[in-house]
Amino acid sequence: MARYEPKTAEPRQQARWAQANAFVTRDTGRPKYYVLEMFPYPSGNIHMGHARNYVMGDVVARSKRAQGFDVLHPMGWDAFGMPAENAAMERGIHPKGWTYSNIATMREQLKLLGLSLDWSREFATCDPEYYGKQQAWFLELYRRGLVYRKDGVVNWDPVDNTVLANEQVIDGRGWRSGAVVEKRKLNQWFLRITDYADDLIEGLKTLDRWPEKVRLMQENWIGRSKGLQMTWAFAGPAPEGFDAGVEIYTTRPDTLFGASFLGLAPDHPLSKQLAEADPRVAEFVAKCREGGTSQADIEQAEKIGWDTGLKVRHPFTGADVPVWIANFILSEYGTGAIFACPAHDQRDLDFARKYDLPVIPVVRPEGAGDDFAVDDEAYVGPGTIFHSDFLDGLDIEAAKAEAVRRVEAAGTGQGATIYRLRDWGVSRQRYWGCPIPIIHCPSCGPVEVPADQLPVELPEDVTFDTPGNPLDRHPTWKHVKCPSCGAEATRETDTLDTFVDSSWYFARFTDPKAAQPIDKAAADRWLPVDQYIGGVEHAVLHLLYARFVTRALSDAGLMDVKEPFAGLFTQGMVVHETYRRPDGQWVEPTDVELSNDGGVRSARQRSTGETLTIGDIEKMSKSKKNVVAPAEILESHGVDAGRLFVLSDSPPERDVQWTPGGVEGASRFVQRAWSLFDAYDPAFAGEDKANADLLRETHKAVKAVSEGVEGFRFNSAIAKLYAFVATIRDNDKAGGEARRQALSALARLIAPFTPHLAEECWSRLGEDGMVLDAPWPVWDAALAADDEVVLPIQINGKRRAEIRVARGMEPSAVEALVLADETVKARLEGLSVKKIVVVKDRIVNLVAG
RNA sequence: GCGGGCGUGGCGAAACUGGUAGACGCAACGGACUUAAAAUCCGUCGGGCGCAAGCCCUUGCCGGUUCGACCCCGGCCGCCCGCACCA
Repeated sequence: MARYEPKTAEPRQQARWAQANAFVTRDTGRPKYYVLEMFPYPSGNIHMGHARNYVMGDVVARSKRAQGFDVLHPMGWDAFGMPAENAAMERGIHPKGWTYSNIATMREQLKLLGLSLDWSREFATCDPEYYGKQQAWFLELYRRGLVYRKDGVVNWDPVDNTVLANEQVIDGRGWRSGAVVEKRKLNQWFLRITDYADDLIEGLKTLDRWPEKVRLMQENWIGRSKGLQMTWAFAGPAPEGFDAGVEIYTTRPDTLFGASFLGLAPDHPLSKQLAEADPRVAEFVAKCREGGTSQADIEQAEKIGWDTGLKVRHPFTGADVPVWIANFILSEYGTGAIFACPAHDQRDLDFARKYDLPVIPVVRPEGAGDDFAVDDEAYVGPGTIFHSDFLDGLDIEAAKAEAVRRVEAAGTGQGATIYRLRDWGVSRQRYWGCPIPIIHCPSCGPVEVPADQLPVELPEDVTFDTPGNPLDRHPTWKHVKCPSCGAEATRETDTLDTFVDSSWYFARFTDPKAAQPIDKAAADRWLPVDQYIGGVEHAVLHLLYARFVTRALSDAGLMDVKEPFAGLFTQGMVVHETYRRPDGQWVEPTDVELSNDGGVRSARQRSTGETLTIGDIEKMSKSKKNVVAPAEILESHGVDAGRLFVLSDSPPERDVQWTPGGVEGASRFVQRAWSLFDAYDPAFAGEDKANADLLRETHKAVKAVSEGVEGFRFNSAIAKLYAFVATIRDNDKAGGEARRQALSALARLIAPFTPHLAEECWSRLGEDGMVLDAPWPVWDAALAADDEVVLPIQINGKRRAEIRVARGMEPSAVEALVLADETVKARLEGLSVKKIVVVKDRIVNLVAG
């Protein structure tokens, strides 16, 4: 009996696949299936989280291929971004060289995993060929009015004189300089994603193969709310420029009669104007800007306000209402001004109590009388409107409608829908990104780079020894003639947010060499992606941007699909125990061994007798040193065991804990499975009964594994495979056709998980081609069912006996048998049966008393 | 605060639509093989009582619906994730 040797078998099969060009996409007119895993950032190494992600995709790709689909399963690189610039700054390496060298390393690492990827379609987003096409469609959207310029706020590091990304701001300070970061306004490019806000919400309803959680997160992120936008006129002279009054937004027009004050955000234009005129107001507004922006700070921040002394007139009662500036009002949401109804809004109530402003209840809960009052807790529940003139007696929804109707009739406002979602600021003051293909001309303004001059390529002779954008200080790159008038002009030196790069790559994969950004025929053939797989951390930004860009490009005629990803699966992480020395230093798993007292110790520090503390189980990370590299596993147990383990121990959406024992278990399975094939003797005919049993077990296994794979329950599917292997092994009286069928099915069922092993097994069976191209086994429901079933017999809900009957036996017949059963009779001694429940082929329950 | 998810052996977990709770794996323990170890194979493995047949308890807690509840409903407790002064 020969041991299975992954070290020789795996390279052998990979060479075979390579030789046959086995993974080049077939387009033969059969139904298509597009499987895509979120492409990686080329950080330098493939880690276990990548591996799990791609193995899941590979299981889908291989099983769909076996089921007869034309499968598209490409891979590429999300290659622009800051780490490359950081490497340039820290180590003097050019971002381009660093990135492409990482890609080369990671490509080789990925290839070792035996993934069925079509490498002929590979590209990196930093290839000029790719980003040039991106520039082309960017200009198309520009012409369509979906791209525009306005002032946007950036994080500015005053010491390094540079713009910082949000992740470079730590506790309000620049990560490199440590200087307190300022907010600065810069003229920047935006994509009009808000044009699609409604459509992006509506589209979520069609995504029935997305996790509910992700759909909710997107819906909340877009944050649509319906309400009333209206203007409150000043009582008395209006401040200059505010003759019409102050415009507010509310979702609670039903509570207008409970208005107690009008609130302005500190950044509201009127607040600013007042601050310019009065230093005390300026001081107050400045005070509002103080304090951290962390969650804890916001939670604890006390509400503070400033009475402007101004009064506005209540739209219904005509009463004077004071205008306050308040720190809890957001300038970016709605109109930056509100009317406050303290009785029915907790924030307003806190504020009103502090500044002794009126609290007027106008919604009465059921059962409460006209004396209903609130103390320190605002009433936000359902009820009936009171103290509200013409709204009295209405419920909340009716009152909202009526209030809006009245305001609209008076001409001072209208019903309005607003969104939390802002337009997408895509300008980055960085080098390593896609250049924005615009030329600024002093007389013509922003001018498109003509199509024949695309791509606008990044210059390579740049330096990173000073902070700021190298494109901006490059001696020649930005100086060009205006394409429109020929005058001296300058290029835009901002580059695009890398989320733009990843918002359409799935479409480019359908024909990565196309002259157009997207080949319409190819996109029509392959899109949408049938199964997209990646981390939940992209639930909002990447997935929302991709949905938006897909709509925009489809509206521009580049393709014809609304939703890019028909199915989405968000997989869990690979986690590992952490280990620390007494001095707090982290210790790598490879350096950890069991000590004599049952604890763990560092192998390298064995002599000191020092014990390690086992810490939390956390995501594998360099900082905690709890990393196991995929390469280590290939070396020790082989790819297949590793592939099997990352899917076997937990449901795919949940985190899986990497343990050495777990991989060994997977490795043992590989050996056990192989030994069945290795010992296969076609000449052994077997015994009839055993053959029939094995045949039935085969159909059962095919059914269970197929359903597990289809339903993304890979852990359950693998458990069934383990059980099936045990069944075949234990059933040593079975041979002949039954055994051949069992092994044939087994080889095909394990193929998506352990493809190298499966090929070896397939060959051992004497099959000619590759298991890769063998059809997925089918099961026969009749053959998969047992002839006899064991029915548990419950008496008063407790299991007391069991009975073996023919499958499908009618309840009346079962009933007779049960009542005749000796055990049951003994049990029923002295009791009378009141009711008998028989569920066919399932269970019997006797109710007796 | 709002929204979502989860709670099952020593551990990771399974249980299709309400029908034998704990499949499969890990760890542990016992045994076989071996001079020995590793590897492999066989067996035990939720808790309690019992010589045994068997009985009782057990899916975070309390209650409900049902012939029957890990599953459905109500209420609590705990953990995780997302958003968050969004009017």
